[in-house]
Amino acid sequence: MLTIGQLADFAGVTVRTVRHYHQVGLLPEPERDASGYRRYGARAVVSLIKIRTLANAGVPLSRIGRLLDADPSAFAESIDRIDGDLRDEIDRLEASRKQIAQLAAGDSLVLPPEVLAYLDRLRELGVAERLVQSERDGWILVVARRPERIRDVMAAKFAQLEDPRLVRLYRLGSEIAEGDAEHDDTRLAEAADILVALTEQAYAAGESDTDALDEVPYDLLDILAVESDPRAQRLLDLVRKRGWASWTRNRPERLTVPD
Amino acid sequence: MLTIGQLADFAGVTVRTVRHYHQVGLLPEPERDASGYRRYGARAVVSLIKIRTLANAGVPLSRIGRLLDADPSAFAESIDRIDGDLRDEIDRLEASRKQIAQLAAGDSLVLPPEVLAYLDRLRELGVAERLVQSERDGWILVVARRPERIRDVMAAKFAQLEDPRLVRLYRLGSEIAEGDAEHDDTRLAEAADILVALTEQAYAAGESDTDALDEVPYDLLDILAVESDPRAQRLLDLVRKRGWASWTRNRPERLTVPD
DNA sequence: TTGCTCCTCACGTCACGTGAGGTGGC
DNA sequence: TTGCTCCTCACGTCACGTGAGGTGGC
Repeated sequence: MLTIGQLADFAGVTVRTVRHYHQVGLLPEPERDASGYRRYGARAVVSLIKIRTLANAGVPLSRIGRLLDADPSAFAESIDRIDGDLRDEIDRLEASRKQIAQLAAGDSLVLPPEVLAYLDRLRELGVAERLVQSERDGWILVVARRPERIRDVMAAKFAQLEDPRLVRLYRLGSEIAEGDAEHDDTRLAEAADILVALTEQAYAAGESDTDALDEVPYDLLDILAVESDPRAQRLLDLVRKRGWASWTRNRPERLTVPD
Repeated sequence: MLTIGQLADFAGVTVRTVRHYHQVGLLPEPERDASGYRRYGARAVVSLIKIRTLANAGVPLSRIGRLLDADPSAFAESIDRIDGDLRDEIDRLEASRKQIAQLAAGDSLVLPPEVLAYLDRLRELGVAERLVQSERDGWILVVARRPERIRDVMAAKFAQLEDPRLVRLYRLGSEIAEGDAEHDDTRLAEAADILVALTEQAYAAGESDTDALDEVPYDLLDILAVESDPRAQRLLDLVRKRGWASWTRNRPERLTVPD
């Protein structure tokens, strides 16, 4: 006959675990000896090993109880499901390994490849890293809101980069973000001109792809606004003077009474 | 800006999980809007994804907190350890799959191959299944107590099976266990003769391999005793009449005053 | 006699789940 | 107006871990 400690050692569990299985009725309480110690026979060893085999496979104790007194066919069926769950869990952990490797490599994890490619393209065009990071933050919010639209939106964005005026706008933004404040005025004026030109063109073409993004700010101007840069307000003022209201709305809106 | 539900959806977690991370200080509380609702920006999305990536890898939340503001080299080191733990866990689950497959196949799980081979040999010799199961229970206890001695002990046991008297003893045991009670008397008498002969031989040779098994009952007689068969007592009486005391002790013991 | 094992409560832990009761947005 | 989302407590869950205080075996 075995003591509770010997039984536990044999199954590779703690004494507390064996007592817990008694408490929840998974393992029947054995006879006690003269000192009140539990004494276990071969049956308990077999039962405990079975319980641990299933518990190690991730089966909840409540289900193990029902499993142990199921008929053979139901038992075999359950084992099949448990094995399937184990395979799934292994796949999940393999995927997790790839994820943390990406985390270690400093990859985004958050953004789909289309957006990452767009950000890399901006870097190639010489856009300042600070501006790229702000753009990234904007796209994270867009992806969070409309993950299903992101491929179409990015395709349109790549196409827009063919327009040299947009590239110039990004460069101006970079210079404003990085450069000394001395030339801000001329740069802001030129940026405002480009913004108005692009907006008017989009307005005229009746473009509505901004619909997909509703309240999410994702434009250059908004990026500066997100950064709460005071120069964003000055740029906004310049644009308003040219007859346009805001870029944080769904669509560009022409002011009826320019001030 | 995102609501807590949108943030949670994006990371594939529940709203409660996000609130929990606020509670434990893993994710900073964001600003509230006019209605007291939490409003999240891009930073929160990035943080939450990082947290979930690590949590999915099995890292405890308390450790994730420290990890997120560790320096890059310490971070990389931790990632290496986490990946190692993931590999170990995958190996463990693969082993678990094999274990439950054995469970489904009805394999023992408890006994080493040497003992299983011995039990199969008994079946070949025509020993009754009930007796084999009792023998199995006895060996489970032996393995639980002295796993390191089991190979030597089984080798000795296989050698003993070469003695036709022992085989005859097992067969007699089978007949007693299975047969009608009519012939019990002659069978018990023959079994007692064989037991005494084997015991005397072992005693004369000074064999002490029973030392290894101390209090564990593992002999044929004990198996019947374990089954609490009243015929075991009658067999014991017969053996005592022939001058031997008990088999549940460490060694056979010659009675000084046979009654 | 000392140390190790055993005993029974009973509270603690980890990462949330789950109502309870109430308010705000579309 | 209805339903969905949001809010804050606060207790529940799962599988034990961890003392607290005491007794038995070698």
